[in-house]
Amino acid sequence: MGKKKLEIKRIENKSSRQITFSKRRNGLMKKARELSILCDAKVALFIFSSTGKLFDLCNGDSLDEVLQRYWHYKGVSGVDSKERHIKIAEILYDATFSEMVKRRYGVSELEHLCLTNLMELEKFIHTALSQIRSAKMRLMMESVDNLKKREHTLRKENEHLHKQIKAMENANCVSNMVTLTIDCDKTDMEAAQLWSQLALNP
Amino acid sequence: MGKKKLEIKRIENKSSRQITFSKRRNGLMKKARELSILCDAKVALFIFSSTGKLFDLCNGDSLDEVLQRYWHYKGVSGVDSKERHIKIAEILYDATFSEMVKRRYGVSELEHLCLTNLMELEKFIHTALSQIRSAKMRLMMESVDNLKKREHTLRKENEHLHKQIKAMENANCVSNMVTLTIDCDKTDMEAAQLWSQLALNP
DNA sequence: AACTATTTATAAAC
DNA sequence: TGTTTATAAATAGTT
Repeated sequence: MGKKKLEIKRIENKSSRQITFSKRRNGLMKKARELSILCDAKVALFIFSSTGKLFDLCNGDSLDEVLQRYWHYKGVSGVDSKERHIKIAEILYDATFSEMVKRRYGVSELEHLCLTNLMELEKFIHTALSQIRSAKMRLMMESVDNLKKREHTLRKENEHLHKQIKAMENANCVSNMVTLTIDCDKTDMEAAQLWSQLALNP
Repeated sequence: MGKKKLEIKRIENKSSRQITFSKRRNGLMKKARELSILCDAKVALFIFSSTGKLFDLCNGDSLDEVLQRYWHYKGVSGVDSKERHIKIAEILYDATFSEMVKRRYGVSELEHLCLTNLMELEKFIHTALSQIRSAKMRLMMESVDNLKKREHTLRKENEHLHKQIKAMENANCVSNMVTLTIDCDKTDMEAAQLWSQLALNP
C-alpha cells in the first residue's frame, strides 16, 4: 500500500528503512490496540529497532500479566522424560532500586549507565535473588527447628511425669510434685503465619 | 477498511467478534513479520483470544532472546515514576543440560536448534521446574505437618498425665494407670535427612 | 471460506 | 521531521 508495491525483504537504504520502520511500527501498534479493543483480546507487542531501541505495547492488562499468562501457557503441557534440567525465568521487583542506582552511580536513569555498570547491576540482582532464596530457606529451617525443640521439651516433660507417676505408684503417696508449663502459643502463631506466607510465595 | 467504517470499541456480537479476531490477528501477525524483515527489527507478539488461547509470533530469533532483550531493556530504561520496578529474566543452565540436548536432538549446541525445538525445550524446562518446586514445597509442608501432629499428640498425652497426677493427688492412691508410648525416632531421622537435602538444593 | 465495496495504511515525493 | 498523494492492502459486511 503505497505508490509502488514493496517487496518484502530487508530495505538496504538506511534512511528509507528508518522511515519505513517508524511508519510501520506506528501502524502495527495501532492495529494491536484495535484488535485488543474490538475483540476483547490481550495483546503484548515488543519491537526492537535494529539499533536496539525498544517500543512496546500492552493493552489493558499490565505486561506482566500477559507474560505470566504466556509462561503459564508454555508450562502447561506435560513432559515424559525422566531427566530434569532447570532453566529459570525469575522476575524480581524492587521499588527502591532506582534510589540505589542513584546513590551508587549518581544517575537516576539507567539509560545513562554503561555496559560494565549494567553487568555489575545484573550480578547484584542475581546475588540479591539468591540471598532472598536462602533467607527464605533459613526461615523454613528455623521454623522446623523450633517445632523440634518444642517436641523435645514436651517429650522430656512427659518422661518426667511418667517417672513421677511411677514414684507415686511405689510410694503410694504424693510428695515433691513438680509441674512444668511452657508458653508455646505465641511461637505457634508466628510459625503458622510464616508458613502461610511461604505457601503464597513458593 | 471495509464496507463500513467500524468504530473502535468492543464488538458485542460474539460471532462477528470471533471472525474479526481471526482476520485481524492474521493481519497483525503478517504486519509484524513484514516489519521485522523490512526493517531488520526484532518483533515478539503475543495475542490471547478472549477464550485464553495463545497465538504468538516471534521473528528470526528465539522468543527467549527477544524476551531477554526486553527484560534487559526494561532494567535499563528509566521510567521516572517511583513505582519503578525491575524485571530480570534469569536463565540458568544445568551442566548436564547440553548432554540431554545432544541425546535428544543430536546436536550439542543450542544455536543449532530450530525455533520449534527451542520452544519444546523451553516448555519442558518450565514444566520440570514447576514440578520440582511443587514437590519441594509439598515435602516441606508435610514435614511441618508431621511435626505439628506429633507435638499435638505429646501435648495431649501430657494433659492426660497431669490429670492423672491430680487424680492421684486427690485419691492419694494410684489406680487405672494409662501410659502411651510413641515411636517418633524413625520419622525424626527421615525429617532430618529431608531438611538437609533441601538445604543443599535451595 | 470467498467476494467486494470501502476504508485504511503507507511508499514516494515534497 | 511532518504533510500530501497515489496506490496497495486490509477488512466489514455479505454470500
